[in-house]
Amino acid sequence: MSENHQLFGTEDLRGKLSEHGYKNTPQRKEILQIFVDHSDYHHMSAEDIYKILRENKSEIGLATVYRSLDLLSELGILVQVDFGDGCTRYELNNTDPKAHRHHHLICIKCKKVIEFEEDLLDELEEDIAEKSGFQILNHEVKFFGYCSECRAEM
Amino acid sequence: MSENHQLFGTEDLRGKLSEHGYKNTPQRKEILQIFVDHSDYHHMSAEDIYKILRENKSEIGLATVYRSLDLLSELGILVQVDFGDGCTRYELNNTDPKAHRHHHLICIKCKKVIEFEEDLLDELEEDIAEKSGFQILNHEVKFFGYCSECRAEM
DNA sequence: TTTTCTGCAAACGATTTGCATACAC
DNA sequence: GTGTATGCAAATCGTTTGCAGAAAA
Repeated sequence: MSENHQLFGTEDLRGKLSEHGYKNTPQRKEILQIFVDHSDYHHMSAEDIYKILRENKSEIGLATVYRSLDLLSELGILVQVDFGDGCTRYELNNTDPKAHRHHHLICIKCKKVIEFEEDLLDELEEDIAEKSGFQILNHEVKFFGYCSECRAEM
Repeated sequence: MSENHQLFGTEDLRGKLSEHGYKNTPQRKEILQIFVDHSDYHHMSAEDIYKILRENKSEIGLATVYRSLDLLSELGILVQVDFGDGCTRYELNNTDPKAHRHHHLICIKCKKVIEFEEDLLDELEEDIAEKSGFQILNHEVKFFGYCSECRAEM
């Protein structure tokens, strides 16, 4: 349970928040906790989170969900993922360099999204960081094309 | 004018359209032409296109712009780019393997987007195509982090 | 002629915002 | 206490859709 994630804990959150002058509210704690508890789910949308909160009998409003997701992303605790399906999704930013990075093949015909894993970009990241002064926390790679089914129909 | 782009021409468009059972309409031609004429602009949104059409005294409606951009993307003539700023952008899919691929550094604090160029992924693409049966037409790489200015303020 | 396409306006859905209240510090 | 955060509802904005007329094939 504990060896494969240094997932974000309550204390880490408190620290990051106060470090940036934000308040440590129960809503922010609870929303982050959902990502920790559902770390198998990959990329949840604001509505997904809101639905889970409802199931948990939580009173957190949808606007707060949006505001918290924004904030947690800005702090680098979550990362945004976008499949072009019209809603932003979020996932825990696993900062472990050994962690799987999963990326996406997106079919431009049927819009199917296929996940795959790779770890090729670390070297490139270092290079960019050095040249641009950019501190990279995460990367996202998408390949666009036709999936095998759509190719068969062409 | 002609040596550095095998940009899409009227005949190419006609061919791709009829090949897929779509009609060759002046609206589609005109919208594609805007991308050819503004190939320096990189990633234009539906509204950008609509604005240019208006300046050109064209009567094409916004809904048609959206429908055409969708179609041209599905045909692999355009590709979608998404910066997480709430609107989808499009650009010509330069199929020349020697062409610059430009990718993006996105600051999670100030949302600034910085372009950079690289050509590293061709090998990876071949590998994926082989294993998955996916025909890759384009790829998109985004790095998320803090830009040098935001880092300075932290 | 037949089917697809267009333009318009209305509908939609994700996200944001204003504001009064509640809460973290 | 003081300023930030929350919850609600209304507003916003990009995008999609229904439909009747127009135009490709």
